[in-house]
Amino acid sequence: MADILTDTPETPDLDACQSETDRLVACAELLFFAYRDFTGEPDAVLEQYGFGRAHHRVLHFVYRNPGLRVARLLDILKITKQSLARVLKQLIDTGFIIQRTGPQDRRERQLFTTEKGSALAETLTNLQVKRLAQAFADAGEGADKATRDFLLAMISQDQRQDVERLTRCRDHAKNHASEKDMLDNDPTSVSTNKD
Amino acid sequence: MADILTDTPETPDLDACQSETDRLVACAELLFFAYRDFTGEPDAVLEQYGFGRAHHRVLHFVYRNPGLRVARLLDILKITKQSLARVLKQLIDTGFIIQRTGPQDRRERQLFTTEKGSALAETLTNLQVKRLAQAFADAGEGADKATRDFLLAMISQDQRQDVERLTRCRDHAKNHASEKDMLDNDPTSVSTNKD
DNA sequence: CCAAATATGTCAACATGGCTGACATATTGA
DNA sequence: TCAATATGTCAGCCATGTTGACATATTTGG
Repeated sequence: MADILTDTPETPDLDACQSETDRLVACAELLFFAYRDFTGEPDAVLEQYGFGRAHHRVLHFVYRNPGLRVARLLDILKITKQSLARVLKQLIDTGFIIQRTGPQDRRERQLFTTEKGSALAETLTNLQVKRLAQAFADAGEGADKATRDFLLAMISQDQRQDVERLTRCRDHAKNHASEKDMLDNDPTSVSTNKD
Repeated sequence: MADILTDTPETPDLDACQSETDRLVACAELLFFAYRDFTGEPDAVLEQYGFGRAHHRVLHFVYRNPGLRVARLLDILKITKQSLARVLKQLIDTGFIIQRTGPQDRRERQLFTTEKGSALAETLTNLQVKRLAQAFADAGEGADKATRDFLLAMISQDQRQDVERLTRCRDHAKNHASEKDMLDNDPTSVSTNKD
């Protein structure tokens, strides 16, 4: 093992008991624990709505990207149509997300969060943003920039650009479907659901 | 929303198009994508053995903490006994992990990776360590320290110390059950399985 | 020494959220 | 008008989390 990164002879004082590889293994473990706690609080809230983490992802990306199409959502989440359909249907049936026929191409379904959906999305995001802000504060000066660079670099090369585009400069604020929008484009005319 | 962290008026040039909250939301998303790719390569290898990510976790922590007891493993993974039993049994039945009766307390089962188990654990760890090393290289000077601090800070306060103890200064190297060990303490005398 | 506590194993049953493959519908565009 | 496209839907499988109950071996304390 340890042949990808031979232990540096000049092991620094900090973490003197660990080799370079050991530090990276520790990082892998930290990532596991950190991610678990990162998702823990939202999961607890979602449970009260009968939702799971999959619902969170859908709700989040729709909220942050109003008008998102189903095909794009599949591409972002990299799950199958069936996996998405299950949770998306629940979010639509319970009034957290609405869909409208695409104004140009009527085959398309544009997804939007309702007021209720936006509120939940923000509640969940707040939990994670607070935790991130606190963690960066604890980690000290410059940790946020370094961490963002690190996280981006952890993403497979062929998707980095796509993710970067997705995560930057979006029209995120207060974008839930309003009453007047619903008049313009009745979502019931689109739905194939009978209930 | 955005009331937890009001947007700083002095938004720096870097990422000038994003508010502070937006940058944190971007971090949340990056964490999702990064974690997915972080687990992607090991998952693909595990599939060839008929294993999943749950097996990886068990194998990993047993490999890195030879002699680990079941109760401790439950505490680390924070899953139920049944969830662990399912994957652990498979790992034992297929010869990746063995268990021995505790030398002091014979109720205990100490877990060890076999040579085969150690090899797989290292293969999987190598994939993740390589990715981490490359990401830190890409992210530039000091990213590793900052990221480790960040990840630790992301872990819930009440578990941080425990995790820190777990991830530092372990007797990790080449610790698989050897032939002579098996003579000292026959694992078959412990098993309640008939097959 | 026996009884309670402990460590582990095991069972049935259930939920979530991945997956496949097939097929239906509406709509667009050549 | 017909092929391609975007979406919806169905049946069923798998992995991995959950609960609660119960069995067994072993240790330990009164």
